[in-house]
Amino acid sequence: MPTVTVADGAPRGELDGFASRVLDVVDAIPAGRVMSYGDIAEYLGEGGPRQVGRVMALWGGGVAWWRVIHADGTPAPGHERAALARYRNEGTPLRSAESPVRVNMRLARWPD
DNA sequence: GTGCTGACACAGG
DNA sequence: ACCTGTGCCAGCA
Repeated sequence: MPTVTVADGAPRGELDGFASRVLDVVDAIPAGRVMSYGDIAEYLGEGGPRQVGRVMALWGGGVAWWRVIHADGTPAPGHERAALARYRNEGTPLRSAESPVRVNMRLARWPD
């Protein structure tokens, strides 16, 4: 069988290697710190910000999704409220607690 | 194969 | 702060 193609679909309940690695990294982010989608892709040395975003959209529910945000510090679309609650809870440095909620990337970005 | 879409990033306006 | 266009990488009709 030429060209593998990961047996069409593939999603089922299992995550492919990339997704698994993305979730691993997210799991390693300490409380009160964050990483941007692009940071994770770069840290992994594979895929891109959009791929990381897709992984989070599909399987991010099982990890600390609120620690993965946009490069400008704004949290994932549709989850700003929940994210803000988490930030207050774990002391994540904020630049703005009002909408648009923004994490202070200079202080919260991880690793560093 | 072709084209649209998306939890992105970045530069402009 | 918001919107637009361009670049980027995959998934899906």
